[in-house]
Amino acid sequence: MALKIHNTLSGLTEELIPGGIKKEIISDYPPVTIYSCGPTVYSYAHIGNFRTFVFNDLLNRYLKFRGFKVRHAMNITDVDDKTIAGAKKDGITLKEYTEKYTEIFLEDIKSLNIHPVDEMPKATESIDAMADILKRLEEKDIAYRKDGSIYFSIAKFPQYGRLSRLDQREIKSGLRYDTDSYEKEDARDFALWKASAPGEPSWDTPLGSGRPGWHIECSAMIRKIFGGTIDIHTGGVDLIFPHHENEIAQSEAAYGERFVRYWIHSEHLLVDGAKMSKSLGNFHTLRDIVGKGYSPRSIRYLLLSAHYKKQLNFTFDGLKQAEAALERIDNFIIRLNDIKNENQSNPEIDNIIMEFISKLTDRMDDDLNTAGALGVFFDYIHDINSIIDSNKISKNDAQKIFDAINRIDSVFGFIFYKDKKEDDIDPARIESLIKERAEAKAKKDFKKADEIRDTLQKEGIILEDSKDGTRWKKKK
RNA sequence: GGCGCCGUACCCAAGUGGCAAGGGAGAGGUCUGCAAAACCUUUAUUCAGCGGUUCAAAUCCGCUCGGCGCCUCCA
Repeated sequence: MALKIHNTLSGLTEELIPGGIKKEIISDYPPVTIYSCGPTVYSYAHIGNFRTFVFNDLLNRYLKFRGFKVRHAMNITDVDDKTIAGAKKDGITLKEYTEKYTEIFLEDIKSLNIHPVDEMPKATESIDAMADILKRLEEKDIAYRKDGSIYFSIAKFPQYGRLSRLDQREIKSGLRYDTDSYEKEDARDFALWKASAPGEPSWDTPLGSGRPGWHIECSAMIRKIFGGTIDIHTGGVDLIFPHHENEIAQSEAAYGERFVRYWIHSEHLLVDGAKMSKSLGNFHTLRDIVGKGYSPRSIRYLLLSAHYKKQLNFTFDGLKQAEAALERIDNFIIRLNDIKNENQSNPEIDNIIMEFISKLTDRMDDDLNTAGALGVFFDYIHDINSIIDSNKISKNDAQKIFDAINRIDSVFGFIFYKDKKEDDIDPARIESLIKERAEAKAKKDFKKADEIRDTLQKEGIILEDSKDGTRWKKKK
């Protein structure tokens, strides 16, 4: 079975063919080139933003799991109206301002166990590549100047609207144009390059001084990093129009070749049934939620527990359910680690593992169905737990099971990932108390035994008795 | 108004033509001094509603009701 992903451009779920030429063996493909729209670093990102970034990470990790080579870039937008306004308000330079929020963003994605991408270009460091696009569009008479700004003439790009399925007439009837629309030849045209304004940062290019329009940086970076057509471009659904539509227009008009093969868009995170957004004020930042005692790990789980193409309504109840699900996984890992039996290897284990990996791959191959894949994983946990209960399992078997889970965690990234601080736990003291309690139990002094257990529980340590003795774990 | 998505148990959520995965919560049981964990059993004759196509539909078609997104900065 081949990996299939839903392509917004065609509206179909298509087999992923990197480079556009079908090969028999995945390792024969050239690296999958991916560009993801990154953050504008003007404040803290909210968990709706992170849904998209966690999805990008999932895509990256799953492609590698399937044997693809990957080249993944994500931009940092470090100049726009909001960053300029923010820097002004704080009385610092644009660079100081955006570096601060870039740092915060990097810390946040790290705490969500998002793997670093290969390239993280900044808009302000890609000006020359933007200038190249501007030059080409001017030469082809597709861009025009008005009061020092440069605009893209949509009338000269007939395919405009294909991605978003909005035909030109409908866009025009939208009636709400930019405030500066009177400067444009056509209200639908968009700014490629904005004239420098007093008190605002600007960059000198052969085409004059100014600053980038919103859309041009992505086109420029993709050209600069990847050269030509890329395989995958990702982003949230709200970027389909106008951002991605405009990227296609300017790139394809400038270079005369296909811009992107597969457009992948992830759905919104909702709060109380409405899109989580800064402007509505109904957002939670990662730090707000962590401050309430929830772990980034459970947020990662929650964000991956629904299919990326479906809206996901965020609630704290949902987050608690995610924590409970993770606890089930953690208990399973603890039981697995506890197996000491050296012999009596179970001949069924290899088959169970193979079937597990194969089923999970099938689900993920079908447009990254993480919810379905989780179902497969929990079935697996259930099956293995039953075998552990019947005691038909050896330490060697446990190791094989462990290895398989390790493989799939290279995709999920929430099974072994621990993000809680190791607080002042003294294992030696706990072990000695467990020993003391065992002696009390042997003398049937259950009062004392329970006291020891209660004391530790108050410290956040849970004791569990089994046939092979007592084990302990931290309370979640 | 145009375009698109969605409506599955108490909550979350897969399944898109062959007769309802999984997680959470709840109930009963096994094990245990008790507890915890785990295991077993259990909770949708039914998939928003109404029609239609079919041997067969949650899955396809039509209509109705309800929710969301995009068309404007936005992940």
